Amino acid sequence: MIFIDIIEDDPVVREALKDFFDSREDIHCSAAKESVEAYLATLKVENVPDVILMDIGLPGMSGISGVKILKSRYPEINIIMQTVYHDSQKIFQSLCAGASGYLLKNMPFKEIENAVRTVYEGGSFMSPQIARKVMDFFYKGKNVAASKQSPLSGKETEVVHALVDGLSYKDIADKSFISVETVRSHIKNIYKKLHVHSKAEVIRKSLNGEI
Amino acid sequence: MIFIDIIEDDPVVREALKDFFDSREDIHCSAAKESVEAYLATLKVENVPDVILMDIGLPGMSGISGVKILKSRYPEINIIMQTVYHDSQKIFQSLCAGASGYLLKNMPFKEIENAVRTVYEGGSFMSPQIARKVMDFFYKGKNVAASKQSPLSGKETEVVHALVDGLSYKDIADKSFISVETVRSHIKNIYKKLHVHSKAEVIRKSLNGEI
DNA sequence: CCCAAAATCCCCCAAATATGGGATTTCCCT
DNA sequence: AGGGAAATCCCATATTTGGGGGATTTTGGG
Repeated sequence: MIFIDIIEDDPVVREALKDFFDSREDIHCSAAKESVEAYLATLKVENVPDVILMDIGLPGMSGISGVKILKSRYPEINIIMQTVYHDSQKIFQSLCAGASGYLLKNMPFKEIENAVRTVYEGGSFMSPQIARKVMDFFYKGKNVAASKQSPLSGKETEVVHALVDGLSYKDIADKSFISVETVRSHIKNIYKKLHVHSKAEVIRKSLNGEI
Repeated sequence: MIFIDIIEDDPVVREALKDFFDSREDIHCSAAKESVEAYLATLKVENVPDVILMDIGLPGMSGISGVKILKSRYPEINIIMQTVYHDSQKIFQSLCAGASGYLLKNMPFKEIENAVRTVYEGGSFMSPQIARKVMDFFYKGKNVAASKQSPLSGKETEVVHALVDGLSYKDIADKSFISVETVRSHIKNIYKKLHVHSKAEVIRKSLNGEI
């Protein structure tokens, strides 16, 4: 018997899912709540499920924060995200939080069931588009320099790396044997090319592999 | 029509796969070779397939090396690894090389077909055990950082995220409905706790998962 | 109840940064 | 040979940041 709980704020979707799971002979849905808070208020050690189907956009705490809390309290629990979000930030935040599955909404119930069984059996399931983003993460992370041409010149790139290292303009000047005014000019050009207005933005783009 | 090629050293498996794909009305297998070298010798721009099903353990060049060569020459090509290997190194080497799918051997042909269609349509497919390893990579990678407990309080963490987003002290104050002086105090505390002296260092620590 | 941490805010000064303008020289490609 | 980009440097002003000091109130755990 697979025990599954649901955290989904849309009541129509929530009830439909619960009815579907309860119609399976070997799956039982014990709880279906509209928020992480409401769910946590009812959850006890003796009723921890095998799998949780979790939305991300919820009233109050987000599903991702919910994953963190639930995984910290019950590390063996399997949580499947079910959401409309395609954006990489949500995907990777979910994975980093400990999600074992990531489904995009509008999947047929049969496939959701398949994902639940897969996760219950120790595997993971990602919707194909999600899987593609995850795989691209590995590939593009490896080939950022080759794939996406940086608009910065060699000296500008050098200055960016120095900024990332936390060096001040004066430090960069000393290190590169150029004047502080030259560093300032390079930084002006960098900001212009990247369409940013602060070194924080430059550092983030660099560390995220965007330049 | 989906064009697929096969690189598999076991002749029995290779022929069986080719026969299966050719039995599909809308899939055509143009080439089935026993090694990357043999395959590359016949491959021309005009017969580049949509998808390649690639073993990893091959005579001569490994499938992973083959992925690198093929992706560098034909970046849009989709390559699905099909192998017995469960070990993480092979998995991540394949992903970093640019594979779009990773199947474990002994999958039913029907599911292999499903994976081929998924990849052809722009998604990715991983066998559930592989997907689990990939997701664990993200979670456990995060846990290395999480095991090193962040010394920052909730508000301090909020300020760090705002810094990473490129916000100025004034912006942070406005967004959090606190005064600029409060933001300054938080930042002083953050620098003290993290033993740094610039926001650049804070941002780098944050993006590298060190806090 | 007490204590420590968190959260809040204030003041001051020096240094750094952001942004605006300008300039010359060198290098490389057409 | 010419043009454009890169690399170099200068000046000015306004704003932000870093670091020093201080303070009070709230919160939560022992």
